[in-house]
Amino acid sequence: MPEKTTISDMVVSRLPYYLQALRHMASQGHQVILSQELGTHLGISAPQIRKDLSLFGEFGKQGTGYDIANLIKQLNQILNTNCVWEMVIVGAGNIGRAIALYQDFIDRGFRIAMIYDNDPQKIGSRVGNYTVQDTKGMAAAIKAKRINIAVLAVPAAEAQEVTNQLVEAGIKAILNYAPIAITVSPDVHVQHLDPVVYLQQMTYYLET
Amino acid sequence: MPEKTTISDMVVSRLPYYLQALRHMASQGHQVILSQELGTHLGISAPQIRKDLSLFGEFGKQGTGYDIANLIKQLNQILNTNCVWEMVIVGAGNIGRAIALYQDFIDRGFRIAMIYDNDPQKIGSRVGNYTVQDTKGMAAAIKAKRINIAVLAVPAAEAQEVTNQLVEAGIKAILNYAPIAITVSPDVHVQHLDPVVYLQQMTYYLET
DNA sequence: ATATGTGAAATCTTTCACAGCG
DNA sequence: CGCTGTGAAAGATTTCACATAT
Repeated sequence: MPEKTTISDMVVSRLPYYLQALRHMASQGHQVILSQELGTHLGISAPQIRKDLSLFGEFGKQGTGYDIANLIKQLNQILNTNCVWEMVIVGAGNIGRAIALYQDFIDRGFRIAMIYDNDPQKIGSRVGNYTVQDTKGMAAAIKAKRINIAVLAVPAAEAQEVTNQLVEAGIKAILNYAPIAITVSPDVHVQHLDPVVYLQQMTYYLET
Repeated sequence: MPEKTTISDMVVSRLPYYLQALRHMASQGHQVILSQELGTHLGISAPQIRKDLSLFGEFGKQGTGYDIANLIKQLNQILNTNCVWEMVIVGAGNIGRAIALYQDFIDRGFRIAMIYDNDPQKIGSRVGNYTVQDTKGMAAAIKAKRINIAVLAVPAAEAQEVTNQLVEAGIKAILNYAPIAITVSPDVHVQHLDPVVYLQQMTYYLET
């Protein structure tokens, strides 16, 4: 019996990994999984996984394990990914285009609605099925379509300025590929995915 | 006076962000920064930053703050990024190519040495200044050049198999863009950068 | 006067161990 | 019997408050 208690970020950050692993297991034809197996696969302890899941409900069968299909359904509900979220990409450079062409969004609850750039050379060019739009019309389109999520793939120098426009237009979540911190109001969520940051986290541990 | 104590992952994971912010400040012409300012810029508390830095030495001047140029030097030394790390990219699809063309590596201590794929259609094609190489020769080249870092940008189905080859060839750090968990020996570091995982961490908090 | 460096306290997170259930 | 669900204990991280240095 879960209480409507507040869930920590630490727990929330693990749930997408559980979902990813479960989808993988399901695609391999498995029906049931133990917290132990899931933990080994993800490098997370079994009690940790049981505790995380138990915060949201009793999804397992004692003596048996977890039904994979059911757990996937539950996790999608918890993470609000049992719908399709529309996203805009800002920046049609290498990273923006690569993300626009990424095939793995739609199965997992996300869809690119539009891609924007402010470079006249790029505006009007095709990226897969999309035509790059002028940033000028971006705020209006985001408001009209009530889009909540943006992928920021612009140069560092423009990142804050574009972020301000996005937030003003009603964006509530930003996946930030620009190599710079951006400042937003407290009700907007940001995930910073600068590859160099993650490389540097690893080089600390490497022998020179 | 710092002791040669063991530093937690949590601390290490913040250092690259400090470095990024400091480089930004430096590029704006600032000479000195306070823990308070740095914290506000990054969304981290000032005592947290002071404590993190003090684990490695006394880099600040009391009453004054931190000399930015010196702190950048110190952090590069701590993170082992005062040299240039060579990397290989595996997978010349959209993501692999975007990373190969990413301009922000070299200034921050990283360089793409080679890019590989196993698709005969892609092998030999050009990506910026690089020619896509056949994966067959990959292990030998990594060993010969003593490369430590790999960027994994292959489909999920091939990720583990390629990872095994990389680890066998001596790779010690992997930036994993494949949407699947990979298993490695304990002396190999992995950072998983599946965009959907980070999107799902945010949708949890969004109103449907 | 002002901002760092740092033990001690508070908070948060994970692990443990076993009760409880299929 | 085996594995989940979960309070209690252990461990880790962050915050606080102030001594300390310039």
